[in-house]
Amino acid sequence: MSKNPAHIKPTESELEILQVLWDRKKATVRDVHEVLSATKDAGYTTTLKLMQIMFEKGMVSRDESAKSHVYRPLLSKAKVQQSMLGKVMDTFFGGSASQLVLQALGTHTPTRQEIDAIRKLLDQYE
Amino acid sequence: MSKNPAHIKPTESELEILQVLWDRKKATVRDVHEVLSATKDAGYTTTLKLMQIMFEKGMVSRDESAKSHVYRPLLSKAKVQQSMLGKVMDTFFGGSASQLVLQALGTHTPTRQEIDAIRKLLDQYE
DNA sequence: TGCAATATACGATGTCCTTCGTACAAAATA
DNA sequence: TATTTTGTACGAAGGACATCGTATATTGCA
Repeated sequence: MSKNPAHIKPTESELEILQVLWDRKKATVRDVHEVLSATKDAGYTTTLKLMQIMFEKGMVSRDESAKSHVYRPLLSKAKVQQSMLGKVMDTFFGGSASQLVLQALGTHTPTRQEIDAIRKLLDQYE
Repeated sequence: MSKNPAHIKPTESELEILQVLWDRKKATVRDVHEVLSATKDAGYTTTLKLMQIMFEKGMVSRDESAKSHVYRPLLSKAKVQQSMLGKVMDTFFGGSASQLVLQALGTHTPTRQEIDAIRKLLDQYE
């Protein structure tokens, strides 16, 4: 019961780190830090500490065989995606997916291809 | 420029209170507290304090003419909705609305009517 | 009028998150 | 080999949040 998607709630910083791990499958603290440095301005030990905490929380795994530990995500991107989207959906759209979809499409015009993709999906539901 | 939707980020508790204010247009602390009590378990002064802070932050207005102050939301639900959805979209779907839509529809089957509504919207984009 | 109920104000506390400094171990290199 | 670089561990500080207790003012009513 502890891994219920509804309860997954990485913090802002944890999310940034997870994004890197999801992209690369695995990464050292330095790897992650270098990526984050491009956008963000934080010290190396900050990233280190955050990843250590994430390890304690069980959000990532860690291979300690080499001097530089290698981290891997234990939360799938899909699960977190679903969880976050579900939260927004419940909080703001009364749990209605279509309400959310309408708002999303309303403020962000889809391309021709995207329209087709969505249509195709809708067809499956008939 | 300070009201840029991208920067609107009410906390969890503030969001709960805003929901009530959006529903009722206006409400006293007691009103809000009674609604929240149904789901949540917090003291009256907690709700009071939160609403006072929201007032200081400029998220709500306050009519102090009566003993019980009457609060009104200063953030529109639509704006916050848009902001939150945009954030999830950027963070998890690379800013692509259709990716988000596909995921939303994928995990939550829409009804016949909802499908029609979405189709109608898509038609407008052609 | 005097008391109970109902309000607001506000300080204090505990937790979580982020950040950093420092200590120390290991590896690379001059 | 001695020094520099690179890494982990960890404690501490600061800020944001949520929570509550208590002080104080106001209202309504017995």
